[in-house]
Amino acid sequence: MTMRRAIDEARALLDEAISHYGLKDVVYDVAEPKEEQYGDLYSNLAFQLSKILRKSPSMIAEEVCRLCSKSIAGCRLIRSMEPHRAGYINFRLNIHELAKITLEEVKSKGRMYGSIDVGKGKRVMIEHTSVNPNKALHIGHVRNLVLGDTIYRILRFTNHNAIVLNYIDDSGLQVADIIVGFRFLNFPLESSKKFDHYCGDDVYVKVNEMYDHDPSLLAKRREVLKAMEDYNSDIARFAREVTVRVLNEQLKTCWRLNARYDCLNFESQIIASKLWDKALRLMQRKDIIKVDDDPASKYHGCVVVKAGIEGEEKVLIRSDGTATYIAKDIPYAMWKLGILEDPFKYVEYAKQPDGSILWATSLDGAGSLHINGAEMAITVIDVRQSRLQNIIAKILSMLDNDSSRYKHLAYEVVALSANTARLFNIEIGDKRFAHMKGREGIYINADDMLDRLHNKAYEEVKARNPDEDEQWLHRTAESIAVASIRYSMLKQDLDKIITFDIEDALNLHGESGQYIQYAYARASRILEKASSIAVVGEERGIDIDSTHIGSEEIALVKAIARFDMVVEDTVKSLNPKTIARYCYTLAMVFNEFYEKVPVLHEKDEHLIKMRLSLVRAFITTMSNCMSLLGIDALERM
RNA sequence: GGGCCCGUAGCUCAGCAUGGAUAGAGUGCCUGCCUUCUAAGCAGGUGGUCGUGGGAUCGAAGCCCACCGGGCCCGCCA
Repeated sequence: MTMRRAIDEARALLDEAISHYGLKDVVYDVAEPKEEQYGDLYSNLAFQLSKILRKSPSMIAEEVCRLCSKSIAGCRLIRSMEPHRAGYINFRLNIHELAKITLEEVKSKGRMYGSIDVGKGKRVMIEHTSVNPNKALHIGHVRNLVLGDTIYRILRFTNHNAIVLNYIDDSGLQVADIIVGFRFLNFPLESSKKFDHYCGDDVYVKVNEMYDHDPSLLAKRREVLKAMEDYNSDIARFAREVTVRVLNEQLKTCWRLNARYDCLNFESQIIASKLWDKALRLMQRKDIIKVDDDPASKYHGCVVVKAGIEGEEKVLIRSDGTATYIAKDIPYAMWKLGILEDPFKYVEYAKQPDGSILWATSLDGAGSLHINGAEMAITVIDVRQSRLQNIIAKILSMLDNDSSRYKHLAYEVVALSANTARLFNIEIGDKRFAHMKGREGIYINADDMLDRLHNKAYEEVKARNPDEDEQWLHRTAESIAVASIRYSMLKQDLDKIITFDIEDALNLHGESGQYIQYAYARASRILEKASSIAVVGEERGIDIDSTHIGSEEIALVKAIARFDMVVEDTVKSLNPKTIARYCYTLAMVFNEFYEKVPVLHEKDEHLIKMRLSLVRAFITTMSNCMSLLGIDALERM
């Protein structure tokens, strides 16, 4: 918050200069420069004004600085400003003041340091994970989960009433595939493997192989799919049993990854609840859909979304009366935004590791709880679904004239690096990556990757902490594994494919989740030892004004001071990369401080106190930031 | 055929929204630094015609256009 205050002061000064020119509403930027030699803040105002005033930026910069020179005295954080001949206006801050108010603010806000009220309590639904319940999560699903869960954490931190949904497509084709395996191809229901792995790695892959050799099996699949539509049929019951077993195993993986949910939405229940009929009637009334009655049309006899949405027609109901995939998503989206009345009852499905209750939709039950009806709905699905998501968003915007309430958070897929692809015997020539393929068994399961990371981390932790007990070692190794995979999924931009390389992923050095954890652990150890060597517990009455503050300390203060601006950027752009990279930078700045600046080995007690309180501020900021990323803060590792 | 996205160091990527000060990380390779708060670290070196060509601009990695290379989407599948 404090860097923001400094920027506000700079802007106030510059605005004053702008009004001297008789101008207003000039768009310009005040930010931290990348190099220290250019001061603590800089502005590009002179460049912006040069277009209007038809003078050179450097002349304007000089003038602006002259115009502001008197007002600087009234500033708390701005100490000086000077023009640079390149045309920039550079500011120097009163570092002691910045340090003082930053440390004070972190201390007083504690766990809420960095939080800003963007949401004003607004209810937002965020759907993520939504893995078909016929297989285990692979690393592609992990990207979805981690993005969604991190967005959730950031929304919650910025005062949104955020609700997390996990959509369970328990009546789709992929589920039908494994039911075919169990019912018609004699796959046993028990296996020594984790059930989701067994269904995905063995049953699903092999059934799909068998389709290739015996196409008549496809008729069995249609039969199963049809039977599953009748909620009370024997096949439907059996399918629910199997999918719930898979789901329960998937949820273990999700919880392992530090995710949590508020509600499971079962597709079979959306269908059975007749929500679709209501959605259909509503769209009819609003003239969004029509029956294609043109015998010459390829969609003759279907209910389609009218042309004009994304420039193409889209079938919602086939000529045989069955609903298409997208048709199931529409009533669900309406439910999210409260456009339709809530037909569901909710039952407690599970108690989650964080202590919260996971609810599930139900068709019967007594509860009066209603989960639907948010001001905004965010759906996390990969970019391949963009076209369909756009159609849904368009339909919804036609219903309530607000096109911004339904957001698709699109992200690119996770693919295998050339080296990793070779482990699956895939030859990719000179390509750089290979796509994963569920039906062919070409993917890396999330649990397997976590186990590998866990084992690697376990060795490292044990080497450093040989006297710790097994339980602690494993708990720590698990936290490191999760941090590692979460950070690797977050650091990349949403529109870039993640080229996943197992070897790289197992490298515990460099820009990574464990680097972040390591910085935190180092800081924690300083505080731990500080309390035992009887220097000080509390640093009261530190006179920062008369204390020397070196460049590493300044860098750390500044990094801490801009946390809330990063939080704001992240929540506005819905791009978790921003906060992830900040967290890494904060860790890096601390590591530099740690290497060069002694805390407990310092002679001057005054400096020890000041540095200890800086370390405390770092710990608080880092802990808040890591919590947004779903990365555990470890006091030792 | 139509639409969306990507192309920056050997490799994996920031920077691009809102153009401006010598283009940054990590990794790899090479060098240093642990009787001192955890070396999962730090410091230094190596390494780049920012895909290509044009345009607007005082100024382009960034904006506009074209092209090249790669990926994805466009089904009465999900």
